[in-house]
Amino acid sequence: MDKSNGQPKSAESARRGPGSQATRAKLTAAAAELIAEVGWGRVTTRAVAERAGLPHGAVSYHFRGKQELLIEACLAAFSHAVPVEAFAAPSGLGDLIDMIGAQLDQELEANKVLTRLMFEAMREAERDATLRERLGSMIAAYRQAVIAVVRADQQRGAIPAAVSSDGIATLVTALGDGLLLHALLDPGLDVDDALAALRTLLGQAHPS
Amino acid sequence: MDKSNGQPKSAESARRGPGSQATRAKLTAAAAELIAEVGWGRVTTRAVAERAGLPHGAVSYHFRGKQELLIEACLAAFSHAVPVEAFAAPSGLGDLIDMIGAQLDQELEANKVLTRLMFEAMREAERDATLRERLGSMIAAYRQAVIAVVRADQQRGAIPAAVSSDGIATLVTALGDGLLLHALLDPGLDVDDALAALRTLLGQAHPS
Amino acid sequence: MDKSNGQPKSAESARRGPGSQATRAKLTAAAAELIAEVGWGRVTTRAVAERAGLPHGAVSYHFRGKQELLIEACLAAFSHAVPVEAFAAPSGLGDLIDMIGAQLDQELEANKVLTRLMFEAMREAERDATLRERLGSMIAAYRQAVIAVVRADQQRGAIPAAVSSDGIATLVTALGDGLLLHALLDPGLDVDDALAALRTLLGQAHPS
Amino acid sequence: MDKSNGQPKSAESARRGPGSQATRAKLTAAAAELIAEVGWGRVTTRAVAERAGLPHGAVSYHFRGKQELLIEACLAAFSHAVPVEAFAAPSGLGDLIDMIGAQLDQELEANKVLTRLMFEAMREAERDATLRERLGSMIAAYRQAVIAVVRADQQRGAIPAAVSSDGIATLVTALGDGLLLHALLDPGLDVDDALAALRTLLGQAHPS
DNA sequence: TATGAATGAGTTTTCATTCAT
DNA sequence: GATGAATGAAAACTCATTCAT
Repeated sequence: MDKSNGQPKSAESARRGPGSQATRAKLTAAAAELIAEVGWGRVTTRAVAERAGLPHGAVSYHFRGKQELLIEACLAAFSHAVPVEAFAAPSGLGDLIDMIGAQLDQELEANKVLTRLMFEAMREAERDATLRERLGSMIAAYRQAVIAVVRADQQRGAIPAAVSSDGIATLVTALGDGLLLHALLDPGLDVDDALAALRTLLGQAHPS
Repeated sequence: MDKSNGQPKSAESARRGPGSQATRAKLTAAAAELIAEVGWGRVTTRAVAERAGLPHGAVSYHFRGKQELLIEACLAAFSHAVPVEAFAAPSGLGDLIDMIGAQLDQELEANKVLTRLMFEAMREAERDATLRERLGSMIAAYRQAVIAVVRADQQRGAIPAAVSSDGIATLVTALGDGLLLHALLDPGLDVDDALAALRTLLGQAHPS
Repeated sequence: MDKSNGQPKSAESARRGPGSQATRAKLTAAAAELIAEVGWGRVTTRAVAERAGLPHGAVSYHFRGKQELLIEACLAAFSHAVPVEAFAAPSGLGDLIDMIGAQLDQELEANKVLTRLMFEAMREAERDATLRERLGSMIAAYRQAVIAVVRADQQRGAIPAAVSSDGIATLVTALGDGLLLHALLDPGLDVDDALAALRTLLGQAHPS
Repeated sequence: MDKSNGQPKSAESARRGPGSQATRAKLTAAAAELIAEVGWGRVTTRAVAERAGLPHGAVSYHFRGKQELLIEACLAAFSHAVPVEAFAAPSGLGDLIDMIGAQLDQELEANKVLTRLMFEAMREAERDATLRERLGSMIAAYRQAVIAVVRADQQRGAIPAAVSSDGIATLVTALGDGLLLHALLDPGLDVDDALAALRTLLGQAHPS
């Protein structure tokens, strides 16, 4: 119903109070970690409460049910991790590709968690309309930002203007997630090589 | 306690009499459908047996457990759907991209099932070492085939030789799965546009 | 996968609220009865819950699993039935032998239950390390008490001092369980006759 | 019904043929091992067949059911291991006690198996009338033999005549099994010490 | 005669949710 | 407001026995 923004509670499950927000945040943070670790379907409400250091009853008290908790957990994690401003800024597609490369840096534990979380959320979104809608608009916003970047580059002549800007945006966006996926399955995958090839194809290659 | 529950399925899964093979095939086929429909974690052995038109006990009789059944189901489905000859043949990267486009054609129900199945399998492979290994070698074989195609095209001058063939192969492979993913989440996504852009880039790029 | 199934029972079994303790006690009491009646391996969690007048889920909620429930049931039954004071008191080996005789009195239903329970526990202890350890220390404590009694009797001259006190203690302890075993199998066995013979051998015979 | 002797099959389950006896023997031998290893209730027909190197169907083909197989397995094992002649011979109670000591020698794997098997059989006999009867007569025969030995020793003056011969026989028989039991649970138990004490008591006791 | 695939009843375990305190 | 004990539905798994071949 009125699932308007960030961490709102649906009408009935809304529990307001001084520590309420903090408790919810602890629970969603714990839930996000667990989704990444064990997978959506293997998260239990009890494990979430335990990791959050809260009593088990807190879960049902603050959320309508497990599914709501997990969805909120994903969205909260994404909105923390991918501040919209980041998208506004990149000065060119080259920067964006660098960002993708940085995100794929498996050395950073935080990246791995977020990557897995996104993956789980996408999979679940196929079957949960609420999540699909919410996640879909996040992705659409992202692609719009990419399209803008591509067009700016095309006007600057940095990218061949003859290619569809929407096509490139879709390509880059999908490629990012595809590489993410393959890198998770095969940690030895040479992601940088693929990104370098992409830069070259786009005419972004730095003449060495 | 010994995990072998006394049922046949000796060492790993085992080859048994002819009737047995048919029963196993019915079960894996039913399981593959269900994984695609409801998601790995929500498949129940009972539902699989029911769809296969077999008694519930058949599952445990023929497989060591649910996980083995689902893994076998995925791998069997993939090996049926992606006959090795397909990889041997493509006459060029252009053909391969066409194949990806065809695979993503959401109109075909069979494609949708296989696509979702692949997604589920990749997701599960992150947490199941057996599946990861088995799926990993399938993907590696696929990428090797792509690399060969890319090199052939480069020798023919159809693709700029200056770009890393491995990089392009990784890029194309990952892009395929990335588009698959995004197309599942947003059925309205213009996949062809992205593939067209890729073709153009591959044909246009001028190594400086 | 983690064996802790998300239910309370933190570390080993845990102390919980007052209501919880009462529920656990009902379950262990019911389980002890059933072990004695049908044998360790034929006790089902469902039957335990039913006899305790509790829902089936209560078992898994309060115990990590069936084995833990049965072990706790045995140990609880023994510690109720064999209050430590009893060991502290016997004024001589004669008293102890009388106690064994009383314990073997098959007329008393309570004795029969406890006797069978002990038998089942010993049998299971051979294969369950946890139970073996716990039961082992109970038995060891018992034998220590018997040794003390034997030594006191030897100092009083009631028992020949030339015989190893440890040997007599082992003999008496083992004999108790051996008679128990044989009496269960053959209710007509003349246990008192054997105990009388033992008393005579020990020089404890009451001049009739 | 007509369970007359050694390895007979009950009327219906009797399967006669050249290799039939050999097959039955393989199955009972395998079953006896497994009972000793995992306990009566945890033996599965399939495990028995596997260990015997026979097809699973052989079990139901040669025996009326699992229970019959296990009972036959016990009785066959005992009659092989405890040839009646052994009882006929001992020249005195001292010899018998030596035999008990030898049986308790945990170093011998065969002893351990037989000991555990006897223990399991006794436990099961409490609840299975057929086994109780068959095992009971074996034990009774054993005690009769012991009584004879005791009386002979008493006539020779080797044992005080004032003590009930039946009592001593019961005592020695039960003690043997009790020590067996305790030794299984606590392999460090000094059995010889106890047997030495018994010997001393039997030689020392002064009938008043 | 012998086999092993098939069956299905029965068991343990998991866990989200409810609700009394 | 908070808590955590309680519940029961649902799931996976076990395995003796049956029976077609």
